[in-house]
Amino acid sequence: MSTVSALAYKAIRALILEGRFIPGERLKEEELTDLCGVSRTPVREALRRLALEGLVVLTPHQGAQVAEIGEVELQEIYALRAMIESHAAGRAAKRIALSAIARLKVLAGQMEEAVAQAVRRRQTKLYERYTSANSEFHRIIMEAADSPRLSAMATLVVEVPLILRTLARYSESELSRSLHHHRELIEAFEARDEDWASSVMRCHIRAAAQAVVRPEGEPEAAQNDQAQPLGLVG
Amino acid sequence: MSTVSALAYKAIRALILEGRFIPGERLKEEELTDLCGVSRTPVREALRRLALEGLVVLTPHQGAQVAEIGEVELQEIYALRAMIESHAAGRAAKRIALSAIARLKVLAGQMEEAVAQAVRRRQTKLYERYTSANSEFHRIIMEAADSPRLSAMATLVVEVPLILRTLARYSESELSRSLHHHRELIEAFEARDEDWASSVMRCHIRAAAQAVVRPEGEPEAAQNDQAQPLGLVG
DNA sequence: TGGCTCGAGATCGCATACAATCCAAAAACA
DNA sequence: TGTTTTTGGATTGTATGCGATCTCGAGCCA
Repeated sequence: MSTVSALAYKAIRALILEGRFIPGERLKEEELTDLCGVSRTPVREALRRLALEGLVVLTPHQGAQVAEIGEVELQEIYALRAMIESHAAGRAAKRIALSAIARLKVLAGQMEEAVAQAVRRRQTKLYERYTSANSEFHRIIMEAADSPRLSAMATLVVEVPLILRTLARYSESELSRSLHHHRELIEAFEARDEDWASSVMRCHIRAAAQAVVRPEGEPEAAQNDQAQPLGLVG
Repeated sequence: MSTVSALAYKAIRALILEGRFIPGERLKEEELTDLCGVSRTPVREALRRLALEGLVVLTPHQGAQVAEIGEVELQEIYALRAMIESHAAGRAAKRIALSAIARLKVLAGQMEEAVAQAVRRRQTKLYERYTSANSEFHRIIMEAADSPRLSAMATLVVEVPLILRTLARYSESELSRSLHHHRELIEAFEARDEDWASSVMRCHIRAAAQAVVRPEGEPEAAQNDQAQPLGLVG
C-alpha cells in the first residue's frame, strides 16, 4: 500500500512482535511518531487497528499498551485456533489445488529435514528454517479455504500469542508427531476428505497447545526424551 | 464512553444498519461530518473501525462504501456463524449459570408466544418482539461462553448480514423447528452436555441459513405451509 | 461520431495546533 | 505524620489546514 498509515501499522506491529515492546508496556503516540518517522495521525490509526486485532489494548484518555496474555487466555486462544484452522482445513480439502498440495509436500520435507538436522547436531535452535516453512504451510491451507473472513479471524488468534514470544518446547516424540500430522494432512487433502483433514488439523493444534511455554522459563535439564525449543510449531 | 469518536462510530453504524445507506453506497467523510455533528477525525476513526468489522470497505484515496455481500459470501458467513455459535454453545454448556438458563426459558416462551400470536392473526410482521428476544437469547449464550475473542468474531458474522436487511422467510414448520431448537438447547445446557448443545446450535444456524432471502424479493403467493417473514430468526 | 487527453473540482491522507483529560508530585490541612 | 487538595506537566482527543490523489466531464483529435 502507498499510505503512510499502513507503513506505521507494519512498523509498530513489527516492533511488538520482535519484542521491542513487552506486554503491558505503554505505547506513547509521540514515541512511536519518532520511531516511525510519521506524524501522530497515522500512528493513531495504526494503534486503533492493532487494538481491533488484539495486539494492543487501548483505554480512553490513557493510551495504548501491548496486550497482556494470561495462561487461561492462552488456552482460550488455542481453543479458538483449533476451531478456526480445523474449519479451514475442512474447506481446503474440497478446494485446494494440486499445485498447492505439491508445495505442501515440499514444505513438509523441509521441516522434516530441519528437525532431523537439529536432532543430529543436538542443536536447540532451528527456528528460522522450521518456522518459516511451518508458517507457509498453514498459510497455504488458509488460502485454499478461500474465506477472507476466516483468514481475518486466523490472524486474530495466530498473531496475538506471538507477542508473548512463546516458544514451543517439543520433545523429540512430539516433534515427530507434528511432522506426521503434516503428512497426514496432505493425505487427507489428496483424498479430498473434509472430515479427515479437519480432524487432523484439530489434533495438530491441540497438541501444539500442550507445548507452549513462557520464554523466561529456564531450559530445564533434558529428559531422556530430549526437548527441542522451537518457535511456534503447530 | 465519553469520546466523540465512539459516538460517531455508533451513529454511522446505526445509519448503515437502518438501511439509510445501501450496500455499495459511498460514504463521504464530510457528509458524515454533517450527520454526526463532529469533525472529520473521529469520523475517519469510526470508518476505520467499521472497516475492520466488515461493515464498510475502504480503498485508499477513494474513501469508504458500505460493504456489498453476494450470495456466496452470505453462505460463507453463515458457515462461519455456525462454527462460531456452535462453539460458543459448547463452551456455554459447561459454564452457563442457572439464572441465565432461567432467562433463556423466559425468552423461549416469549418467542413461542409471538409466533403463536402471529399465526393466529395471520399477520406477517412480528419482527420486534421475536427478534429482540432472539437476539438476547443468542447474546446470553455468547456471554456464557466467556470468551471475548469469540464474541468479537461473532459480531463480525452476525452484524454484517444485517446490512442486507435480509429477512428470513420461515414457513410455519420451519418456525416450529426453530422454537424446538431453543428448547432443546436449554435442555442440553441443563444436562451440561457440551456436544449436544453445540450440535443443536449448529442445526439451528444451518437451518436459518436456508431461509434468508433478499428484502426486494416479492412476497410470493403463500404456500399451504404459510411463510412468515421475520427478522433474522436463527 | 467515437475515443483519448487534460484539467478543474472534489475528496482523501497527513501534519499540526488547540482543547480536554489524566496522573503524580507538592502543598495545605487536620 | 497521614490525608486531602491543588496544581503543573504530560498525554491523549479533536479540529482544521494544506498538499496529494482521484473522478469526471469538457475539449480535442482521429
